[in-house]
Amino acid sequence: MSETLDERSWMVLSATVNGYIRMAVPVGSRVVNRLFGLSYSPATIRNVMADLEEEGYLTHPHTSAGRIPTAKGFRYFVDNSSFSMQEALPESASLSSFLDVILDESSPLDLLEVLSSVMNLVARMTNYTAIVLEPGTRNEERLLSFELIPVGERHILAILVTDAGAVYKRTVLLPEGFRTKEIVFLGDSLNASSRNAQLSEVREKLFDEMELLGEAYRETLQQLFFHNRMPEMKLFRTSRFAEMPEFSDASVLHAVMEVFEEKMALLEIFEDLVRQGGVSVQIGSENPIPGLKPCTLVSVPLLNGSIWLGSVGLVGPVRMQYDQVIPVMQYLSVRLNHWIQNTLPSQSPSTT
Amino acid sequence: MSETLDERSWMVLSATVNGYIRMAVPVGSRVVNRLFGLSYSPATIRNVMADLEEEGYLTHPHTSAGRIPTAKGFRYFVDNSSFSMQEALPESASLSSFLDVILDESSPLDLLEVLSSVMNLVARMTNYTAIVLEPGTRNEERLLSFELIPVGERHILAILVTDAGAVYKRTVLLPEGFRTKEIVFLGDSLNASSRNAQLSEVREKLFDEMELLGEAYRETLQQLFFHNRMPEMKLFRTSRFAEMPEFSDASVLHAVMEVFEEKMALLEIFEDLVRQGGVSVQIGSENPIPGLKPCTLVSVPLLNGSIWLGSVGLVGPVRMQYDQVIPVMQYLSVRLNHWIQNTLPSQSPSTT
DNA sequence: TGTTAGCACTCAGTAAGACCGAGTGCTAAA
DNA sequence: TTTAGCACTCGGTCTTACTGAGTGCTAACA
Repeated sequence: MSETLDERSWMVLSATVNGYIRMAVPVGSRVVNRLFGLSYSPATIRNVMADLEEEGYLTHPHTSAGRIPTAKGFRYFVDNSSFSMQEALPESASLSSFLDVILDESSPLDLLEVLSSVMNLVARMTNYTAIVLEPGTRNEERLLSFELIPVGERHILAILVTDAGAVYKRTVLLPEGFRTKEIVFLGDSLNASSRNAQLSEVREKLFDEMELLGEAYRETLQQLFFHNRMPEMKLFRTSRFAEMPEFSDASVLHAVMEVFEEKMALLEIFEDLVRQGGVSVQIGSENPIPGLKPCTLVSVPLLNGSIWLGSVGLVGPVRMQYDQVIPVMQYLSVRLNHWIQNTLPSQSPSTT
Repeated sequence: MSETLDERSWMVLSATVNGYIRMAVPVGSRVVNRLFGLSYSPATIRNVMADLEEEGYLTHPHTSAGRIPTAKGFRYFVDNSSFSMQEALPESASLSSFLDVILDESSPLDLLEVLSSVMNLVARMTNYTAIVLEPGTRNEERLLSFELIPVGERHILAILVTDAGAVYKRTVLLPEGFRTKEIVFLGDSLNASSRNAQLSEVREKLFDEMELLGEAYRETLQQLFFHNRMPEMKLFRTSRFAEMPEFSDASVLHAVMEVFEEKMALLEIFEDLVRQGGVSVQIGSENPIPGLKPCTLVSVPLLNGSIWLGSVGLVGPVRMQYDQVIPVMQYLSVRLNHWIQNTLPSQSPSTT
């Protein structure tokens, strides 16, 4: 999709990127020559760098400064490096054994909790901000259980469990003159008749049956059954974020924090990235949120067949430790998706 | 408990505090004289300020700077001001009507969600960081419902509801050779026999009955029933926090963010403040967490009788808009506690 | 022809000095 | 007891000079 760099240019580019990632300051020709042991003199490297700049892989903050990789430079670097788990984080062994334990003893029905504890660990290992996302209600979910529990004289607690592991919980105040028992009876019959049906089916059925009931019953049953789960997004931030030089400017940090507060925009990004599958890397302004321009987002969707169950992601500066982050996320993608598919009953074969 | 200031000193102190809250820079004698229309000349005010400094209410960053209130100064100011809701936030009307709606249509069983949406609003209104806290499992909670739901062939989903509104959810993988039906039967009988009993009672009972069962059953039942809910703390942060001049120093901001990440310390503070009841204000180093020294924490416990159901709090700089925050928190304390006590069945009369 | 040494040039960052002005403490007068 | 006046202090800012990392270009070299 893009031109290929010759060997020497690639060496210089990757040394520049690595140097910039490590030191967070523009990288000069001498540093590339000495620290990375390239067998070319600084002058040669300068020539190569000038070419790379012309082709858009590097920039120049000002005349007498070293080079900084552009988004295009980072992109080329990420696409053409081969990262391996071995060389990744030293803590990767502990991540692996952590997954061994938690994936063995948990069910994907507790997906949100499992992902939360995993990504909490990942956030602490990498010092970037980890994200766990669980999408809202989807009509493909199947009803596992619908229980109505009377609370005191006037309240009913509705608990609805679906095979996506979602537990919906809502308390409803009964109108005057209602008996909790009657409502509970209706709930029990729904539970018995609709178990394992898709939510959309249950709703249709409920609509049909409700024709027969009075107005007030209808409304109460609706309140009890039709509550959508909002998408849930959890952030695991570390205070190291503020330490990074790209965020030393308060207004930049501010913009990023604003993005984390307004979760909607992030949600949309994750939704878009589901299609791609596997590990997606959005570098700098490759993502559509302006405030997230100085950041890179690495994300992994979790799927059961074609059903999107959730996503995990990691947000760091563009100058991110790709050699650590990408193997870790690849590893997570494999382990988590494997776990989901082997533990959850597959939902796709509706032909059975 | 402390000496009382004479009228003039009080005027000067409160003008200084107000000025510092508003402008975030040391306040000089002329500002106090002009902006607050005190009928004393700057020279007089300087004398008063020197006295106040000697008594520990004000400080001096350096010779040629104005005065800054000390924690003692803020404390005196807070204790001796009378704040009223009328003069508080202009948005207070919207808070009030928001509470009207949400408290009417929700039950305290959904406490965490209700508090979350309320404090989310408060955080946005005040631009400080709001905290919602729900403590972990307590033995006084009573069992409302215990359901075991088979999921696929090998998993059981346990759902345990208590009258504190807590929904415990856990999935357990059955050992080889178990039939889900048998376990479900045990769960049903427990549900029928223990409804409305305190968790501690149920546990004892379960221990007794389990004597009769085999080892493997015992372990599985334990996993299903004995899961404690961890305390849950939610933060509603706003990006304005980073804009405040006291946090322009990155290391200070960093320390505060670290406190927000390590929620344990905050939890302990809230636990301690339950006893006091009503609105607690901890100014600066009055709270025991070092990183929170530049902050003030305002908190309100929520009680049903003597049972602690949760707390809400607000963290801002010591230079906080007390005249807005305190009335709002007082109002929240009254409305929320009133709602809880009128809607939840009281738990105290165990004499019945 | 590709590579390298040398050199003049550029420019951010820092340090030193001068200056400004807000604010104080003290003294003496009202 | 209050206030006006005045000398003094000292952080912040602006100016200037300097330093040094790094560049681009040219010419020599292999």
